[in-house]
Amino acid sequence: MCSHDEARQKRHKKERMLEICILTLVNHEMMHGYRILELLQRFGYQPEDVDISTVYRTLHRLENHDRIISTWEDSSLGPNKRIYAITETGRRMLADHIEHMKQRMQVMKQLIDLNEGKMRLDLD
Amino acid sequence: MCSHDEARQKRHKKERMLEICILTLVNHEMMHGYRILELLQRFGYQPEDVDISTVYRTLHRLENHDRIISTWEDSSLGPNKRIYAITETGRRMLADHIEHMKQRMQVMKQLIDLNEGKMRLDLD
DNA sequence: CGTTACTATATGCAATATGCAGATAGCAGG
DNA sequence: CCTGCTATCTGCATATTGCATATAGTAACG
Repeated sequence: MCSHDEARQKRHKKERMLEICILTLVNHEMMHGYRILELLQRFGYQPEDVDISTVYRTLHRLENHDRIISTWEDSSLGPNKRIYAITETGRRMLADHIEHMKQRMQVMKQLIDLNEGKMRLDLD
Repeated sequence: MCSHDEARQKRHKKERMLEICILTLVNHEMMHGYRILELLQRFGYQPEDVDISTVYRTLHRLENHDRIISTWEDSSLGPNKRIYAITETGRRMLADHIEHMKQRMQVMKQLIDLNEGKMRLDLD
């Protein structure tokens, strides 16, 4: 538990774009995995970029960490759906991710400028 | 080989911030792994964020894919150093990464704006 | 009724990535 | 001799991911 969560803290720092996109969607409104997969295209995830299994497993992981919760929705047409909603913890995590993403963008801008010669790198 | 490289292509799309930082540094001037580790702090990587083994293994991977090449430098004081230099392939890869990073920044900006209420998400 | 297709969720397996710990080794200072 | 810093590398356990596959409901076609 403890070491598990500590590890999570570290990894939290490393990108986690898919989690951020999923949390953003679920924060906007409750929805199920298959719909999330479709909507991920809004964030540049083409079907060949993410496997559906990755989406489902990310959802399970987020639920295990209480970032989201699910309920089953009986469907009269087609199979039933597991509907996800964001939790208070999830909202906080999302906010953290967004803050961290801003810092990452600073670094990315720095890297772009360096590589385009708009900035110098002095090593001392 | 083939499936290996195809897989690489996919993963290429997924962040690879550490590779970009390392290639940027090695593109600037030849240097060894331990120095790279220190200089990574310029890109926000604090010592607790990256393990030295990850740096060395990333360097090995990059060399296996001909993005960089290494030579041993005899050191009169302290242990010898493996000095890395970027290759033409590596420079092209770096340029690709930078281009892709620009696109990712667009998405990140979109996510930030969405989460700060500066933008709406209409799902249809 | 059998087949195909689309929606929807889930798992097994293999490959890859990563942190942690430790091995090896040179050099310097006490 | 021991400690500490520099420098590179490997073993192990765990995490993540893509691919393939299983399961299952509905609908359309012949």
